[in-house]
Amino acid sequence: MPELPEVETIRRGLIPAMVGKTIAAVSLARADLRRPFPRGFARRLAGRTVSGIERRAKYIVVALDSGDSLILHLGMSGSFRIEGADGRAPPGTLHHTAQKHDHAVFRLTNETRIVYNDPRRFGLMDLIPTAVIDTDGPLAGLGLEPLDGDLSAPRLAVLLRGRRISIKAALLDQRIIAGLGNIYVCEALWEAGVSPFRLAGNLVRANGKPSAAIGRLATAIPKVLRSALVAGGSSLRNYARTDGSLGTFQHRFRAYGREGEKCTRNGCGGTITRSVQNGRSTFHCPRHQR
DNA sequence: ATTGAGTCCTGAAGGC
DNA sequence: TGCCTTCAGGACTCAA
Repeated sequence: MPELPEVETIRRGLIPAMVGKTIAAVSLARADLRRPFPRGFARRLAGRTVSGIERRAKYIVVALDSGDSLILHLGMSGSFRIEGADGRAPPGTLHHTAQKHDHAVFRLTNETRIVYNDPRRFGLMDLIPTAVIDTDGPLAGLGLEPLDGDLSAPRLAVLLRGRRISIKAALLDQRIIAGLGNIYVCEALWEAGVSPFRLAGNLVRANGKPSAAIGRLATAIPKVLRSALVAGGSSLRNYARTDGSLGTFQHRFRAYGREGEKCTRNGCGGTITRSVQNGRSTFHCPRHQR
């Protein structure tokens, strides 16, 4: 399931195929994903040249020469595949190699096809004027970007102070920190040695200063994300890079999916447990995560 | 206002 | 083998 490292990996895969290229036509196989495609979606994209591809949290932002930005979210099961540019798939009709759950095809003027596939349809596409993407649309209200270098302990303390939710729920809240999902929250809490059940606000001292636990989290979150990014993300179920290859970080999980296994922290000796928190699986080591 | 529960969706996995 | 149930979870809506 694409979280920040997976989305960033996909963004990097799309750049060489799309930046500087012109969209010839867009074909939709249905009217909606999680939400309807915006009005005039295909018409507003046709003939436009891609000027750049950025990322915000789990969103991919494709800037166009029209002044609009195409906002892409992969949900749980979304993926892109690139066809045609290198001759692997012959150019031709839009759906030449159509697969089940292909919902949108972006055909470029060089006959490359960027195909969006999403079995669960939790994904999202929107078209927003680039000038207002931070205040209108899906990106409005997103919290701290965890790899921008702004994730310091004092900053985290400000964000968590007074919160009566668990630290697990707080780290999953995209309005606080944007880009983490269930996997990397579990991993970051394991790395930091913090129990997912502690109240977020209780990690902040009465004077507003960060506790040692917040300090460790501020270090662990970017560390875990960068490690995953280097590995090309984690491949579980539907995640694949744009070239179809798989990331490998799932082999380095320390907590997620390891219920009943020995904790691999040096000298810990605990056992990873699975519990349900806010309707989601939480994996942690009760021995060293306190 | 803040927080938590329910909802959407399909495919994989497990039970019998 | 095959049918059935359960689970996965990002972001949204709704209610307490």
